[in-house]
Amino acid sequence: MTMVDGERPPQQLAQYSGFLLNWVAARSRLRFATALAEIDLHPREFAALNIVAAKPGLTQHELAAAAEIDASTLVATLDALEQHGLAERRVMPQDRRKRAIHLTPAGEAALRRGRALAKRLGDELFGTLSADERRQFELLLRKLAGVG
Amino acid sequence: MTMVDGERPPQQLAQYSGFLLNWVAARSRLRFATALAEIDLHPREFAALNIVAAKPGLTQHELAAAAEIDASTLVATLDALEQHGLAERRVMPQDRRKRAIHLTPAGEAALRRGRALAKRLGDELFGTLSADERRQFELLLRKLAGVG
DNA sequence: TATTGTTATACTCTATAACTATA
DNA sequence: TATAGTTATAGAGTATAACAATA
Repeated sequence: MTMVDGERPPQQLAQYSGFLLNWVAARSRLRFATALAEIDLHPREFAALNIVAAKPGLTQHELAAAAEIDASTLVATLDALEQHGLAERRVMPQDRRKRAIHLTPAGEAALRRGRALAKRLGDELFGTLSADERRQFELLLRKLAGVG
Repeated sequence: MTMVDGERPPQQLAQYSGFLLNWVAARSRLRFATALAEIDLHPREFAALNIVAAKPGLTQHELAAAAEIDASTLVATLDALEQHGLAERRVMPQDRRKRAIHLTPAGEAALRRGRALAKRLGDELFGTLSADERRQFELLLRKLAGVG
């Protein structure tokens, strides 16, 4: 039994908005991870692909900071991406301690597949809301996150 | 560096509503856990207190099911609650394998403190929203969770 | 000396399976 | 045999600290 297997949140805890927020988030995270696994991608790898695509040539420290994870945590993620031929570490000639991270064409294709999946899962997540309600929810979510 | 230390979510990932949902949820969870720790309570303990208060005398299996956690996971939570004098296991005479879980007066007091904290943290979480927006967000959250 | 990336390690969380005591 | 609770254990996830290479 996993914590997010339930179809409905525990009744006595659902009164807490913070709990409900975490319950809905955990369920959506699990579903997304499950869907990503079908295309051999881990959520961390998908996150890294997104950031590297936006800023090719980042160093590992810069990538870790952009992803808000520890640099040591990033190592295994990049190992996996390289093993699957989705990204490359390139030693920088001007400072041979640093490695610039780039996507391969296969990495860009994987990113596109992941994005299509994210769109599909987003539609599923918000399936019970009207288009208006979804826009409203996403707007408020951005306010809560201090974004845009 | 923790995953949720950032003041703002990673820019390249904030476009995904699912990511944003998880980011906001993780931040609120961390803050709540930190606040609860100041009154010597763990989020799992607070969850158990809530359910037992609503349904005194539940068996451990029933409590685990109500909390949507595994029965084995519950053991340590109840151990901690008992050690702090907040809850009791009472062997049931009609079936000595079962233990009925009850709160102590101290447990009810701890629950009240936790609830006050949850209210305060909820107000902080939604501090950037108007009262109307907060109601709207909570309504949509319940729709997403399939509640009420 | 300081920094980059890496490795080793430890800690938290939680599930699975084996165990015990009762039924 | 089956069930309630417990214990042992294993896996995922992620941070901290020590390390090697380079500056």
